[in-house]
Amino acid sequence: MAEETKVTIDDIAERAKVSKSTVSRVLSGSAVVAQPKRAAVLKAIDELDYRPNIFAQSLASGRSLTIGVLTQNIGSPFYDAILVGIHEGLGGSDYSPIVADGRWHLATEQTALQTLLDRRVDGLIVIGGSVQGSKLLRTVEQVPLIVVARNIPELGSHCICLDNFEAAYRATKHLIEHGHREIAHITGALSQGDAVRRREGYLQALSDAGIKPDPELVVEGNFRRQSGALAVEMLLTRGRMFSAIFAANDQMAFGARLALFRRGLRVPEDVSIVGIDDEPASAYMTPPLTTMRQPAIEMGEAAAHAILCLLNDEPLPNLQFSMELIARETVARHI
Amino acid sequence: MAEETKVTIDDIAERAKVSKSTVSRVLSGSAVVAQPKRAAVLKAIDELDYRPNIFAQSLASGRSLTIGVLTQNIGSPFYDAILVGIHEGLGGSDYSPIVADGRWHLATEQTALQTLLDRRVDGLIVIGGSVQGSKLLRTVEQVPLIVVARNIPELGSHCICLDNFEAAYRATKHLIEHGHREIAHITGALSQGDAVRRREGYLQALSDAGIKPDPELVVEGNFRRQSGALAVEMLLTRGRMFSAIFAANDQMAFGARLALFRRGLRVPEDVSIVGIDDEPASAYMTPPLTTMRQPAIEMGEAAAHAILCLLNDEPLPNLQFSMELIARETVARHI
DNA sequence: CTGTTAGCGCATTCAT
DNA sequence: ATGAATGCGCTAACAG
Repeated sequence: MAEETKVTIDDIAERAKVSKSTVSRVLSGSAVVAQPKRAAVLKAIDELDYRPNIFAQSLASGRSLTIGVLTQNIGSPFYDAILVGIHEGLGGSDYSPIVADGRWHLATEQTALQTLLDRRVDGLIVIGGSVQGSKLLRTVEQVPLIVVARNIPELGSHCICLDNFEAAYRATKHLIEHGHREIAHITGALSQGDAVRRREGYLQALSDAGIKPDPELVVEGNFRRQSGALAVEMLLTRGRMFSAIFAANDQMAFGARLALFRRGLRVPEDVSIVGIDDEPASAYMTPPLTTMRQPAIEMGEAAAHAILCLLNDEPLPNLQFSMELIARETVARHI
Repeated sequence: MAEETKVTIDDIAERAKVSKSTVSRVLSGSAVVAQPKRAAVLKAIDELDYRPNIFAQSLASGRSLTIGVLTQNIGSPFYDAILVGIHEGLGGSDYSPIVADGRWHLATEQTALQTLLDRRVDGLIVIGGSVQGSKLLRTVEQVPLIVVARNIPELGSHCICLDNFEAAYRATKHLIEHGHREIAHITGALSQGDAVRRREGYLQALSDAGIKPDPELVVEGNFRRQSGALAVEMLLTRGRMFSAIFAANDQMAFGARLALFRRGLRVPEDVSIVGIDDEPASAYMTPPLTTMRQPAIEMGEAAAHAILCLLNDEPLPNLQFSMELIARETVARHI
C-alpha cells in the first residue's frame, strides 16, 4: 500500500554535509545558521522532498502543534460558524485544529475531551458544552484553555462569549427605537443561563423605555427552529397584540418567520422580527429579519488567536471584545 | 503552565512488576498475557491514571490512528453533514478525524492536503474538491483514500457519490407520478458534471413519460440558495406555465420556495417542489417541500467505514450503495 | 555558529 | 508467555 520514501533528517544532513542538528535548526529557526550551510540544507530538503516526521518532532519537543477543539454538534449552524472562525484564526500558524464532538451528551463530551487530551493537544478550545466547570478547571492546569460561547465564572478571563444581557437589551431597544411598543419575546431554554440573561436584557430594555412588560408576550422556546414556530402559534392563540418579536436566537427567529408566513402575516409590514447570532440561513429569510452581526465566526477567530497568545506566553487580548462586537449596529439584511 | 505527571510505560511496568514489553502487550492486545500479570498491569494503569503517549506510539509503530479529512467549506450544510457522518462512522474506532478545509480554493486545498499528509494520517477522506485526479492518484499510493461526493473515474472503486442521473430521474419521476406535466428544472452550475448529469436525469424522466422537454422551463443556477430564488423570478418572467419545480439541490429549492412565497404562490397548492440532498434547513420549510433522503450523512458514514476497511485490509463494502439510498422513496417532510 | 551526545516513550524483534 | 535489546526520527542541551 505504502511506497513511502522515508527521507529522514539524516539524509538531509548527509546530503548537505552538515549535522542533523544544523538541519533541525534551519527547520525550526531555533538558532542562527550560517548562510551557505543554510542554503545547502534548504536545497537538500527541496531536492529530496523532505518532510519532517511530526511524531518524532512531537515526541522530542513535547509539543504536538495541535489544538483540540471540543464542539457540541457538528452540523449545527452556530457551532459550525465558530469552527469556521477557529480554522481561519489558526490558518497561517503551524497549529492544526483537531475537533471532537460532544453531540450534546455529557458522557460523549467527556470522552471527546479525554480523546483530545490523550492526543496531547497543545491547546484546547471548548465550545459551549456542559462539562462541569470544576473538570475544566482541572484541565486548564494541563493545557492552555479557551472557552467559547459559554461563560464559566471560575474561568472568567478565558471565556469568550456574548454579553447576553447587552445583546438582548440592544436588540430590544432597536425595536423600540423603531416605534414598537408591543414586543413579544421568544426565549431560549430557560434552564440555560444564556436564555435567562437574554430575557433579562429584553425586560430591562422595556423598562428603561417605560414600557410595562407583559408576561403574555413572552414564550419559552428552546433555541431550535421549531420552537420559534410553535411560539408564534402560541402568541397568536393568546390573542394579545404585538407588532414585533425579539427571538433569543436566529434559529427561532427563522421558525417564527415561517409560522408568520403560514398565518399570512407579512414581515415586517405586520410584524418585525429581530434575532441574535446572524445565522446565515435565517439572515437569508429577509430583508425584514434583522439580526445582530455575526458573532459566531468572530468568536471562533478570537478563540484561536487567544490560544495562540497563550501558547506564546503573550498576554491575552481583550476577550471582552464581545462588548464591542455587540456594539455594532443591528442591521437589516438584504439578499 | 503544565503540571503533567508524565506517567510512562516504565512506571506501569515497575509498579506491576513486569517488563515494559508486557505492558505494551496488554495495551495493544498484540499478544496473549497471563491473566495475573494482565490484571496487575491494568490495576497499575488505573491507579496511576496512565495515558500512553500517542507520539511515541506513532513513532514506534508508524501509525497515527488519525484519519485526514479534506473538506471544502466548513460551515456549508452539505459538507458538514458529510462530516457528521464521518465522525459517526469513526466513533468507536481508535481513529480520530483531523479535518482540513480547502475553502474552495485550489491552492488552499493543496496546502490542506499536504498538511494532512505531513501529519502522517493513516487514511484520507477527500470530500468533493477540485484537486486533479492525477494528484490524488499519486496520493492514493501513499495512503488509503476514499473520495466522497465526487466521482473520479481513475479512482472509481474508491468514490462514494450519488448517482446523479438516477437521483434526478427519480425526483422528476416522482413529480410526474403525482400528475405533473409541466415541470421546471433549476440546474446546478453546468460547469460541474454533477449538475449536467442531474439535468440529464430530468430530461430522461420527461422523455420516458412521453413529455416533451421545454427549454423554457430549464434555468441554470449555481447550487446556492440565491440562484434558486433568481431562477423562480426568471421562470415567472418567462411566463411559461409550470406546476412543479425540480431543483438540482435543496439549497436552491429553498431559495425557490422563498421566491414563490414572495410572489404569493403557495406550495404545494400552486407549485410543488422537489430538491435533492435533504438539507435540514430546506427540509424544514415544509410540508410541501419534498427532498431525497439525507444522503450526505450516510455518505460520510460510508466513507468512514470504507476507510476502516482499507486499514484492516478488509474488502471494501459496496460503495455502490448510493443506488439503494436513492431507491428510498422521496418523502414529504413534516415539522 | 556547529557537531556530538542523549534521550523523548513506546513497539518490536529476538531470545528464553 | 515474557524480558532484554534495539531503534523509530527528531530536539535539546552541551561542548567546542
